[in-house]
Amino acid sequence: MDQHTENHAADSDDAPAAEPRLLAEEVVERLRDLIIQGELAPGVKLNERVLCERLRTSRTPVREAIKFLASEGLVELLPNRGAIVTPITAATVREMFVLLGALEALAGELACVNASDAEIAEIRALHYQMLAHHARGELSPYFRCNQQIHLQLIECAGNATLANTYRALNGHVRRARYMANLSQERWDHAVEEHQKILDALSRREGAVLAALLRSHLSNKMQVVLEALGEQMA
Amino acid sequence: MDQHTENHAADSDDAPAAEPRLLAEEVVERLRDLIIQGELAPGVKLNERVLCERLRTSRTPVREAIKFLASEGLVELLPNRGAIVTPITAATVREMFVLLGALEALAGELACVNASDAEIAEIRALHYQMLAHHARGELSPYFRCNQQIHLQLIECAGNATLANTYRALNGHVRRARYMANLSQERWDHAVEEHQKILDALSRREGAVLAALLRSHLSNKMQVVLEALGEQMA
DNA sequence: GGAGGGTATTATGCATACAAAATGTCTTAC
DNA sequence: GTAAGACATTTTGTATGCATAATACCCTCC
Repeated sequence: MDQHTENHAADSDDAPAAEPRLLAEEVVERLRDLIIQGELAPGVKLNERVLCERLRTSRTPVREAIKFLASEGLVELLPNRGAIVTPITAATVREMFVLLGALEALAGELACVNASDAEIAEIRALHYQMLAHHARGELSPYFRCNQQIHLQLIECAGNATLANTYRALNGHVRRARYMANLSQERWDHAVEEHQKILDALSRREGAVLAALLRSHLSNKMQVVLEALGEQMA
Repeated sequence: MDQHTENHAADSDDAPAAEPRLLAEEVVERLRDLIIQGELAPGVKLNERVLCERLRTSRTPVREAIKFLASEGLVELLPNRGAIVTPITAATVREMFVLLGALEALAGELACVNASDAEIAEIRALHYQMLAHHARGELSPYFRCNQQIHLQLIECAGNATLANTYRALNGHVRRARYMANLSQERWDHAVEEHQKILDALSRREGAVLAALLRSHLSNKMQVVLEALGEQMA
């Protein structure tokens, strides 16, 4: 309610009808963040009463949010026993990265056709920003930049359905990535890959870009799986 | 409540711990079917009171189901104005088929590696069943068989995450396909494509199968788009 | 006669109350 | 001492109530 005023200030920009925020939606986003950032760890039970107190709301929005996130796959419903944060297994991580690889490859191909020069320039800018973080050894900002690059790439594929699907899946694996501790060697290698990716995109070589992205994702998968305590080919 | 007894009868089959059906889940499935089969047409408003009467329940499960389906993308939430069945546009149909193409291509590649001979045999059986329906001009059973083949193919890729993603997207496009009226020529062509698909799968030629599936999906898209009253390349 | 505004009605959003299932605890019997 | 059962507590699932936003309707004014 207190934030209402500032919202209005932002609304008067150019949006004709300001969207009224739904409490359930806020709870969805807050819960999602808690889950993705691992504050609600995989496997933990979601106690409605506790969440209500934490989020300062009643059970109805919380329950609706849980149903929403269940559809998204971030939580699992146990009939008459509530819900838990979806556990992370090596198997599901592998599945997701395979899928993400295919999605990014598709996005890459589409981006080579549909991206505007301005969009590619934006990715290049993010890339150099990322290089800076890499040079300074700033891991967390590096990850943020990295994420933004991938999201921007998806975005400029010009396929909103693809983007939505990607985002949902990406949220899942980001949970796992919070555990991953990158070695310097792997980190350097990832940056090299990103350089090649940027080059292929700049030249709009769709097939090459697709292959690079698939391989890049595969390497990311290795890192995450090793962090999960299990490695395989 | 009256249905409770019959449910129990079914439970005693062989399942060790019969899962207690949740009312909200039943509503999800019932609503989803109504939407996919077009009984709740794209764009129509979901009136909670009406749905409650129709599904013989209170607003709570209905609202939770709507949130669930919103996450799935089948309904759109309009804050303070309820929800509508997500409208179908040529643009989103195109997006979804492009994505489905990539997913099926991936599934095809994986299936060529992971599918058991028994699974492929099952697909072959479904294929011949489909040929029979085609020969008799039975459109609706043909579609069912066709769906089963594609689902089975996805299934034997051995990637549950991929399967889930596919199912959700497939539900969306099936809404549109209910409008599509297949010409005999296109129908014949689709059957030919399926023959090639089966052959490639039998020979476990992943790359070939992937390409075939992509092209098959692209053709399906044409049919649906034309039925939507708009054609484009 | 049409447009604008104000009121009445309806529908949604959130909170809460009630019922049933699950869980935990304590007692008792062996 | 342990296991089984009954009871108490907690938690979930569903229904309902209340407040507010949106809609529809009607009346007035131009």
